[in-house]
Amino acid sequence: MRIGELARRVGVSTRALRYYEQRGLIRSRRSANGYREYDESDVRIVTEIRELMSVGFTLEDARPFVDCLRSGHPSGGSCPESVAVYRRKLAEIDREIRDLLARRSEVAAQFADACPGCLLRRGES
Amino acid sequence: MRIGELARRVGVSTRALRYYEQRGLIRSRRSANGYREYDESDVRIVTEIRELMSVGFTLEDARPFVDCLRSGHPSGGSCPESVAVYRRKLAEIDREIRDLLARRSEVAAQFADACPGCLLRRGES
DNA sequence: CTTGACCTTGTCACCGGCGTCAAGCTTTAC
DNA sequence: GTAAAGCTTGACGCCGGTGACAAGGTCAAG
Repeated sequence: MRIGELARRVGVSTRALRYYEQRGLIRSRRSANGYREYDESDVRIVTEIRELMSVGFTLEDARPFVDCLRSGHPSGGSCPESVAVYRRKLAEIDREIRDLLARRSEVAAQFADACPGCLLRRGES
Repeated sequence: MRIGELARRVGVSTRALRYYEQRGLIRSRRSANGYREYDESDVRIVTEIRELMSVGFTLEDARPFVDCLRSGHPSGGSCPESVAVYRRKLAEIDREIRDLLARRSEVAAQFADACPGCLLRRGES
């Protein structure tokens, strides 16, 4: 299939697909006229990329998953490199949550300091 | 005082101060040679900006606080506009925390799905 | 007079993931 | 035959908050 069909099937722009190719995440054969040609395995790969991105992974994060799929694994997340990324992302998210909680209380403290009573009226902690 | 001294006193780069001026957050008189001139009130304003930024406010978020200080209030956070920003930021942070928690469980679920047993060994929830 | 510290404006670069246009080719449908 | 749709590469723009550099003007000390 050509780029437009792949884009439609996965629900992504052709621009994004060309970008993924430029970053080396997907590949394409070229037909005689220069058009990119894809097959079913590319649908799988791009779907995996989008799933990962939908939960906050970057394209680089997705790379090991793509490699894992290409090497024949039925799941992109079962290779050691992918597992390492999973663990790293979980740790990252945990850190971000901790940072946000800390920031929240700092903001609430500044708020309470600058405007005593403002928070209480809303029942904030 | 000139820009270098203000920068040193608040602990911010001169580049940042010029940027704040360009964005209309601080102002400066110019001495005969074209140098920017500041006074104590500017120290207060820039300090307020940095405090807000340190807890994740953008420059635009800081604008009402600066206006509040300029209008003579002893605290930048006591004006209605500032209070609105505080509330908005708290709501924003709360939303981000919720999103992160949701993402965390999605990642954990994908992980568990792709690599059964990987998470359990770490005692993750 | 010169050095060096300080000031000026202006510009490019960064990071991620594209959107969007430009200018031109191919293919398909009528 | 032609218009529309689809494809190609290339390049700029965005967002925020600077860092870093260029190419100069200014001022005090030696």
